[in-house]
Amino acid sequence: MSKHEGATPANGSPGGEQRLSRASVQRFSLYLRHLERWNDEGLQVVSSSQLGDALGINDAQVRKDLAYLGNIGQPGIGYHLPDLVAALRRCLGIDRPWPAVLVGVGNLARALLRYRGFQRQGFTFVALIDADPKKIGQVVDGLTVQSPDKLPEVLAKTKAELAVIAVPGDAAQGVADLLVSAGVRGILNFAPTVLRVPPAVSLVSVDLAVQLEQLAFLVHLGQDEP
Amino acid sequence: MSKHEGATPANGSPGGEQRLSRASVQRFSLYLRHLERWNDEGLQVVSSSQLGDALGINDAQVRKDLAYLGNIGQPGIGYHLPDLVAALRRCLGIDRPWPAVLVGVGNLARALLRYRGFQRQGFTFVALIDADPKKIGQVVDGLTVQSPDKLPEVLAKTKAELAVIAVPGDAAQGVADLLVSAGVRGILNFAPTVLRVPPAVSLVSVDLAVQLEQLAFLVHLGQDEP
DNA sequence: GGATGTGAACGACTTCACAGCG
DNA sequence: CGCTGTGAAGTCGTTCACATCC
Repeated sequence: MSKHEGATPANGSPGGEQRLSRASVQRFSLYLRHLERWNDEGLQVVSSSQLGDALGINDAQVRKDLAYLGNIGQPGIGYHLPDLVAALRRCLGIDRPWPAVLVGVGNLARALLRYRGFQRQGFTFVALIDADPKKIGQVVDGLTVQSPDKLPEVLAKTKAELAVIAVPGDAAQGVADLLVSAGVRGILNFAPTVLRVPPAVSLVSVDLAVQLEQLAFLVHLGQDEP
Repeated sequence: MSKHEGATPANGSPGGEQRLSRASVQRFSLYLRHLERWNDEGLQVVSSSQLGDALGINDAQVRKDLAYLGNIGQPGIGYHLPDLVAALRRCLGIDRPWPAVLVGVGNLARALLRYRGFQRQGFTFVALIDADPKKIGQVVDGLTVQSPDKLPEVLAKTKAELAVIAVPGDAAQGVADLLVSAGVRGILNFAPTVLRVPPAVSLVSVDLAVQLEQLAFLVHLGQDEP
């Protein structure tokens, strides 16, 4: 998968000085989504084992993760759901809006634009960029596609700190370089390429081909097994 | 997440009997993609450090990974590219075709259907499934959308062992159950839900919301740091 | 010299097990 | 009693360092 880390791991909470691993952060997202649903359903309290069972995660792991948020759980009772949700959102940094630009207006981009899960967590696409002259000027989901030249001014104007790259593999590094020099802070890359960005810029990659091959490998392995 | 283990490492060499970790398999895919490009460009030999540098991976790691393929490298020289590519494909199980069905015909599905990287590695979508009556009967990329009821016969007829789930979160577990009872062997899940499948079925999940939140977290962290 | 393969050290993540509190 | 928080143990994965071979 992708690596990359720029900044120093800061820490918010009082008392315990632990490290948030990448894996914990991913679990935080899973916790949050599930908890928000339970919260909407009116549930007030939840225990580490309930949450763990629902997600297929060991309960001690859940407690270790949540302990990072401060002493938020009550022994003998569990965790107060609304507090927990709020603490998770704050910790993940999604207690505020995250405007983002989307580079590469193909089918994947359309899928992302219409994916409700993003808006719900505060992510909004505020600009569309594509190098194809035939696409520039088109309006998709209320946004006008603009040329990559415009990136610096678009980022300045919209205050977007995040970008999503959804272009073909051979164009991706060029786009990334452009984004970096325009001052982007984080990139979510869907192109099938290993990107190089300076350490101050965060990078998360989702490589579809890799995931599908991983699956093929697992099935391939299990082939002759009882 | 899903597990799976079982088959013995088909390995002729005496001595070293290692296990292929999930992480190694993912790197295998990255290696393969890069090596195929170099191979097409006519390169004959490659070293672990060249490959590692290109991908941002430690060279010892590369050697450890490749050692799993048998004693394929030549000390003082490097790895013979065509052999290496062939060995990787065989090991990953993509030295043969992988027909797959795609459930949920939205924008994401269209993006996947048109993604060239899949075909190149032997993955082909042989059927489209969607529960929406308005979509059933439509033809997308040469395939007619069919009802989920048809899954058992579709899997039987097409010999597809893999399925891709690209439906909304609340429908995903139902689809997975259907696929499992229709005899699927592996599922690639894009729905924002933690799926439960029996251990004989392999599962790989790509959770877009989680990845974007991971990115937000990294940027959020780095915010006030030099 | 240059590059592989690999034990051993290291580090990261997960699970266990239990003290302590409501 | 049930449930949290956490040291300790265990497991897994990565990096180092070096013997070995071309």
